[in-house]
Amino acid sequence: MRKTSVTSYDVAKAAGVSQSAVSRAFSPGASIAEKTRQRVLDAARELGYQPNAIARSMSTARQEPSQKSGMVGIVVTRLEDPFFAHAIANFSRHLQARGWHMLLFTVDSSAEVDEALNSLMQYRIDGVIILSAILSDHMAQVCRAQGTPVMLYNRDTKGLEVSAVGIANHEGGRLAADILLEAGHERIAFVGGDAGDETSREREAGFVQRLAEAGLTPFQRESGDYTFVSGREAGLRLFARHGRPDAVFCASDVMALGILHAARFDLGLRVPLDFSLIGFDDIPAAAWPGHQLTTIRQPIRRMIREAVSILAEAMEAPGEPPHTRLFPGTLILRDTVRGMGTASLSPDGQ
Amino acid sequence: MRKTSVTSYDVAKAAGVSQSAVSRAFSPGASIAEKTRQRVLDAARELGYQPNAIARSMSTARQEPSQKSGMVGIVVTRLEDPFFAHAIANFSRHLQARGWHMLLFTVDSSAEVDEALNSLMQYRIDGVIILSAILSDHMAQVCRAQGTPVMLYNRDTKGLEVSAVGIANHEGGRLAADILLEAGHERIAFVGGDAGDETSREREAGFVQRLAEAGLTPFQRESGDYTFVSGREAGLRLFARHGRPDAVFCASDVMALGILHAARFDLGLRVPLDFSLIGFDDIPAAAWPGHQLTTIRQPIRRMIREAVSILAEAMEAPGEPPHTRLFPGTLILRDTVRGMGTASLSPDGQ
DNA sequence: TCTGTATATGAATGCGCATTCATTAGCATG
DNA sequence: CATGCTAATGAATGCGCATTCATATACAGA
Repeated sequence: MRKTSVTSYDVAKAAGVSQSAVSRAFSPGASIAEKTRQRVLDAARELGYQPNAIARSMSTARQEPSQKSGMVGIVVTRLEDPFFAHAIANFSRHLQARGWHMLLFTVDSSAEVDEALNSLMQYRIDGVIILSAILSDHMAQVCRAQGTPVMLYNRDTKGLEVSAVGIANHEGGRLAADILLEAGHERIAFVGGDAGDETSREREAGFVQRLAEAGLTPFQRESGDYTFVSGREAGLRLFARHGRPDAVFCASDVMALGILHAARFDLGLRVPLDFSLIGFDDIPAAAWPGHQLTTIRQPIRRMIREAVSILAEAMEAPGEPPHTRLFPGTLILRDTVRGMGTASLSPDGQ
Repeated sequence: MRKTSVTSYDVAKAAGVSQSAVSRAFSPGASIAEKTRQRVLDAARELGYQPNAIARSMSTARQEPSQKSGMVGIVVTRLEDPFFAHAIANFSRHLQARGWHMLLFTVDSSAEVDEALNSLMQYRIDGVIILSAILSDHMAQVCRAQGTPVMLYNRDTKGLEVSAVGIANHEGGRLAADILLEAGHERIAFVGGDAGDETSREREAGFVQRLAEAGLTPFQRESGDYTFVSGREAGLRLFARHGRPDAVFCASDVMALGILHAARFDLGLRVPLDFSLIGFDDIPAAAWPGHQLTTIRQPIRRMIREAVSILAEAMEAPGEPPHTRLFPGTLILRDTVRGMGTASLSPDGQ
C-alpha cells in the first residue's frame, strides 16, 4: 500500500498508448478506435484502474456546460424525522439513477444553512437541495454567481431566484378545516411548529381562513418542534384545561401521533369519540392499524421526482430561470375524524 | 455569472502578494506574517473567495499523511428505517464536528455494496462507513491497497481486515430469552429478517441457545424484511394457526411494532395478557405511550461515537491494524412482557 | 497513382491549489 | 559595520485528468 493509486499514465504505459487515449477510452463518445479502447480497458482492468473523479472535475472545470463535480449538495434538518428520512432516501435513489452523488450536510436550524452551503460549495457541487429551510438573500446571490442551481424542497422561495418544490400548505390547511367543519365540530384547536416556521404558518393561515368563513375562530393553539414528544406534550396541555377542544388539526403527523398517544394512553380519551384529529404529511405510521390517522397526504414521490428533474435541468442548462412547482395535498380519510372515515364504527383501541 | 469563481490568484493580485501567500494565509500553521495574512483575508472576503476543496485535494494528493478529500463515504441500505435514519443523523453530526463531509450512497442490497464502494472511491474518500452490509473479500483488499479504512457498522467483519462496531447480537438474543423464560413462557416464537441476514441469525442463535438450556425449542418461526408491514404480516401468520405462541421475540423493533399492531388491532388480542412481546434496538417509537415495547436497547450514540473515533484514527494514521468493538445490549423493561415491566397492571390499550 | 476527407492518435496544456526551493528582508550579536 | 541567523516571501512545480491542436493514417473517388 505504498505509493498512491494507479493513474491513467500507468494504464497508458501498460496498453502501449498515450494518456490521451486512456482518457478517451473512458469518455463516451470520444474519438477512439474500438480496438484501442478495448486494449485500454483491458489494461485498466488488469491494473485495477479507476478514474479519479477529483482530478476529472479539476480538468473539466474549464469547459462550460460540462458536469463539474458530479456531486449534489443536500442540506437537511432533523434527519431523524421520518418525513425527512423518506425524502432523503427518495432523493438519493433518483439522484444516483441520474449519476449524481449526494454530499450531505445536516444542520440544526435554518441559521446554519448559509454556513453549510459555503462548506458544500467549496466542493464545487453541481447543485444543491435544501430541505425545509431557507438560505439568505446574500447566499442566494452567491449561488447564482457561482452558477450553482438551488432547489428548495418543502419551502417557499420568498422571491429568491431559486427553484422550489412544495406542497400547497394554505390549501391543505383549508382542506383540514373543511372536513372538521363538515363533521360538525365547533371547538377546533390548532397545533403547529414554532412561530418562525413558515410551513406551519401557511397551514395555519389556510385553516384559520376557512374557519373564519364558517364564522369560527380557532378554539385553542399549541405548538411544538415537530417531534413526537413535543406533540405529546402539546396534547397534554390541550386537554388539561377546562373547556376541551372537540377537534384538533395538527400541522404534522409526527406531532399528531404524539397527541393521539397522549390522549388515548396518558389521558384515556377516546378518538374520535371525544375529539377528532387530523394531521399533515401522511407518514407511514399514520396508516398503522392502531393509529389510522386521518391526514393530508403529500405526494412525496412525485414531488421528489419533480424536484430532481427541475434541478437536473438547471444543472445541465445553467442560466435558465428557476422553476417553482406546488403540489396539492390530498385528504386521506381514516378513523380519527368523527363520522368520517373507513371504519368510524369500529373500535378504535379504547 | 460568466467566468468561473474567484481563485487564489485573484486574491493574490488584489492583496498585492503571491498566490503562495494566499495559500499560506488559509493554511493554519504556515509561515506567514500576521500582517500579510490579514491583508489576504481582507482581500478574500472582499472578493468572496472560497478555497476550492477539489483543487486542494488534488494538490495534497502528493503528501502522505495529509487529509485527502475531506469526505467520508457512507453506504446504507433502507434509509427509511428509523434505525438507520437515526444512525445517519448521528454519524453526520460527529463527522461534521470533526471536519468531514459525508458522501452518501444508498443501496438496495448487500450485493450492490461493492459497486457503491467503487463509485465512492473514485472520489478519493478518506474512509468509508458501511451500515448493515458487508463488502466482498476482493473489495476489502482494494480498499486496503488504496489505504482507505473501512468501518462496518452493525455487521461482523467475518475475518476481513476492516474495523467494525456493533452490538452483541448473540448475547442480546440470550437476554431476550432470559426474560421470556423468567416470565414463565413456554411457547415462544421467533421473528427475524430473511435467512441471509447475519444480524438476525446471530440474535436467533443466542435466543435458541438460551431456550435450549431451559429445555425448550422455538415454538414457531416467521420472518420479514424489517419493515412494519412485514412485521404485521408475520404477526398475522403467527396467530392464525391453531396453537398460538404465548411469547414472541422479534429481531427488530420496527417489525415488533408491526406484530403489536396486528395483534391488538387486527386480531383483538391483548398484550401482554394473551402473549408477551420483546423487540430489539429500542427505536423511539418503542417508548410511545401506546406501545411501551419491552426491548433490547442498542447504545447507538456511544456506538456511533466509537465508530467515528476508530475510523478517524485509521484515517489519520494509515497502516494501523483495524479495530473491532462490540457493545452489549441492555434490556429495557416496559409493558409487553407479562409480569415484568413498569406498568404491567395498567391498561394496555385494549 | 494522386488528392481530399474523415478518423485516430499523441504532445502539450491548464484546472486551483499546497508545497518545495531559493532568495530576501529583518534583526541581533560581535 | 560586518556576520550569522531566522522568518517571510515568490517562483516554480505537480497532483490526474480532459481537451485542444497538430499530425498521421485510412480509404474513397478521380
